[in-house]
Amino acid sequence: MPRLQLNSRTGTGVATDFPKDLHVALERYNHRETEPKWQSFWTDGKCFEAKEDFSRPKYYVLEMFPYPSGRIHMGHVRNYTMGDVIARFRRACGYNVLHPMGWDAFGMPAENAAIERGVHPKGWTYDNIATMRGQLKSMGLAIDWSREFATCDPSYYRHEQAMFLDFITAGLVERRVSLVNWDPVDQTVLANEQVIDGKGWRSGAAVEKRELAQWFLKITDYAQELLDALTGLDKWPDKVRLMQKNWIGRSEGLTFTFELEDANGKKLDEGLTVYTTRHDTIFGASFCAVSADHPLAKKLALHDPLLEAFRKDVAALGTSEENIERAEKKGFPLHVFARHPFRKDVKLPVFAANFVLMGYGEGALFGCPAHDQRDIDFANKYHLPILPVVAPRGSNANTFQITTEPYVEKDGDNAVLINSEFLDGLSVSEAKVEVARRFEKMGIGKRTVNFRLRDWGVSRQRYWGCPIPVIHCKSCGIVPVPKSQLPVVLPEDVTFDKPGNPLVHHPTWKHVTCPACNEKAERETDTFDTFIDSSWYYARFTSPHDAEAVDPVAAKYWLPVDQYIGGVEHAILHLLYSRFYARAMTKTHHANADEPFASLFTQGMVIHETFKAVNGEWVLPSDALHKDGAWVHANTGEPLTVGGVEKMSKSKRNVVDPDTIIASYGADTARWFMLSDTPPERDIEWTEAGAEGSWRFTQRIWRIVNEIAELPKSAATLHGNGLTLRRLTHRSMAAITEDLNNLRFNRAISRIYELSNAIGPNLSVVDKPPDLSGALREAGETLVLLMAPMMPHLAEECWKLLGHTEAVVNTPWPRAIAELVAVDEVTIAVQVNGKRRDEILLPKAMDRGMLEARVFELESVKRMTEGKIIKKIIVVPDRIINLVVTDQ
RNA sequence: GCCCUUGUGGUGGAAUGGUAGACGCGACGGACUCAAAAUCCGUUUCCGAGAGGAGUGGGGGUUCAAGUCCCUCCAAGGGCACCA
Repeated sequence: MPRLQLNSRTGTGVATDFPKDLHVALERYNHRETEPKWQSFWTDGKCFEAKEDFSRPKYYVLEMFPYPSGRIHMGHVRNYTMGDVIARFRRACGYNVLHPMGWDAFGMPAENAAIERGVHPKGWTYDNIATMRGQLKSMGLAIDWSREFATCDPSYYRHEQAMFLDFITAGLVERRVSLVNWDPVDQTVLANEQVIDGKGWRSGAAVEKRELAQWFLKITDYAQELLDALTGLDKWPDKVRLMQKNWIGRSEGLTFTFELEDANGKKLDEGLTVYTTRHDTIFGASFCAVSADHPLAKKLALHDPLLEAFRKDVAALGTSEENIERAEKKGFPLHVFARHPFRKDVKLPVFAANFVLMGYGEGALFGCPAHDQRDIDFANKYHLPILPVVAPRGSNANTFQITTEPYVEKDGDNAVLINSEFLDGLSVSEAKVEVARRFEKMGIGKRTVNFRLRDWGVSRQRYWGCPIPVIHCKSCGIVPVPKSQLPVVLPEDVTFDKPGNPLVHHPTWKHVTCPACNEKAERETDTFDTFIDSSWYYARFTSPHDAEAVDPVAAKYWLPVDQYIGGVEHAILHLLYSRFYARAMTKTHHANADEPFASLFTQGMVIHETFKAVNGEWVLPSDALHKDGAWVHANTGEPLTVGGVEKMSKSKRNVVDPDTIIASYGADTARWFMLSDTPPERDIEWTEAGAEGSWRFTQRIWRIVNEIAELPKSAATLHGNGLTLRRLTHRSMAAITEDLNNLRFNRAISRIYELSNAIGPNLSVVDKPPDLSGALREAGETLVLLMAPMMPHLAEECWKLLGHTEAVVNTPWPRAIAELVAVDEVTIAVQVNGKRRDEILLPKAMDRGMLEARVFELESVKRMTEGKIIKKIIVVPDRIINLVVTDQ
């Protein structure tokens, strides 16, 4: 028998051909012939094309659609395999399944490729799509390809533009000036992630802060609703819900206004409004601080060059650099003072400070150093008093002191107010209520809620994105492009030889006439954030060819997505934007499902060993060779060091190419490996040994099915030979159904191993009685159907071999016979004082008295209880009996 | 700094508060073979010859019974990060 050479490490990764003179066809399963054959069968039969059918329950399963970066990677293989198993399983269970695929096709990598390689973003993108589509098809996915689209298709983004216009009408959009990271060399806005050490990632130029008018979607209008609705998303991971909750960041506090006076004690016209969540500590206040961008600081800076210099300093520090530097608290005295609302003699100096954010609350705060880390740092630097006003219950108010570490006990009953006049003795929460009550009565403050969530800035100064459909007119201002003129199509004749957005440099594109006054005007040259594209694609899939963005009938039938699968890296942005978008689409009557994804699953990453050469360069796993217990380079033979097991990434070169794997092992093997052993939410390590193990299992199934196919056909019975096998067969059906319903693929697979392990010994029985043959055939057929969602090609081939004319894809999911799932004998563990001492096989649901009698006959029990007193006997029916004994 | 998650054999991992280690990988032994590969049959938590004992990151607790619940500490991973 020729050996199949399976070594992708040597770089060939190709199976040797099967000699034709041997009868290997029956012995070896040949995925390279079988897989394309069944893929054509499914395609030709339009097996996975979905249609609305109101008489059947629907199931919409969706994996996060890929960015067409070039080639698929193992992370895609894992993601789409999981979705595919669900799609095939639900389909077999009788659901009308929608399982579409598309491309998140706008974005910067296409422009980078254009700049670096001189290719056009469009050509680059569609070429990648063609490659990746082919790769996905080689995986044998049960996808309705008739619904495919790319977000860079004008037929997609025209609806995005129309919807944006509707959003404007509905008051969901705002245009305002905001600060951005500006790269003066590339003349473009940079995302925070693209600013490294204060410099542009590509140009290396010092990044500036620049004020730019931009479009915002008013997601903050929905902050409370998005927060509240998280509770209802009980099929989402708690982790993701918590991340969104923290991101939205609701806080309840108090907004109130200090009276201000100048250095001479003269009251100023305006006051200083601050936001706080610790109004209980008002008697511990020792200063106020405002943001460098606060109107008060701006106004005073007009006559104070030093203050203006300080403001510039703070602005230059930017946002991203601070994290690295752990920027020191810095303040600049404004020489104005805030009058304490309850103590007329106390005057708090007001500073402009670098740690106060203009975007949160009122951009101003009062500092209570004794009970806040940041405030105490600031107070110690500028020699401000530290007045403790909260202390652990029972401590001495006169001697309780704080110097460098704040006391931050917030809630609960173990902290009390001290040194705070009418608040003394109250708990923190009681004091908050009292202070709020007094401020409201005095008319200087009120309870307010603040959110951390900011509005969503969607303008990007980029070419490869959806054009924002507005026109800027000198006399009419901002004029929406009339819907009849949509789509605003991206021009293709652009160049990337100049820095900045090619749309700005384009000779004609932006020059238009104003739709309102017919005078000369200019198009908006900004494009949308690509997160907009991915915020509604799931809805477009329900009616991808409709003349409107979403066909209401289709949307009503298919939405929401029943199962959404993707990486946890999208836990916040994409998933929060989509939730907002769903609401915005409801408001503008484009759809009516407020929550887009009923159930969410976040799968783990694919990780792999890393290899490093002597010169420090990373080495591809396919170039690493295990030789005499050490790793060497396959070509040069030089020794390699094995690094950590990390996420597959191009930079570490620890990638395995799906094409190579599918060519050498087959799609079914790759799919099987991705689902085996590791729970889907955890990171899975790709190993050669594991892949070979999965491959061997495909061969084992093939052998088993071949043998079963040759057995004489006879009925399985409820008695006699093969009953044990039948019980396992039916229990496997029940358990695997449950596992797949709960996405516990690794558990389902272990049960398939168990079933196949049980078939083996029965097959080697010589002169099988007819009822055993019947049980074996049933077990084999069940095995094939149960594994079909994971290994669809092998399943079809086996099913045919077993004599079926209807394909597995059109065969219903097997249903367990209750009588065979039920157990009639149970093994009961016998414990003495909670320790297992023996076990006993008994009929199910045995009477307690009889059970005890049988247990006391056991030698082990006699030995352990001899001369002791039985205090208590605990019986858990059909599971355990525990004898509690003592010496006395 | 704050918040969250996870710690189980050589390894990936099973286990509604009820027999810890299912199933896979690896390893070891055997069968088949001139031999190897493939395949099949065993063994594989640790200590102990055995009876037996110990054991789910460490320590404590609740319970007849704890991998599972509670407290605490340690380690790894993740999220947020001047949010007043």
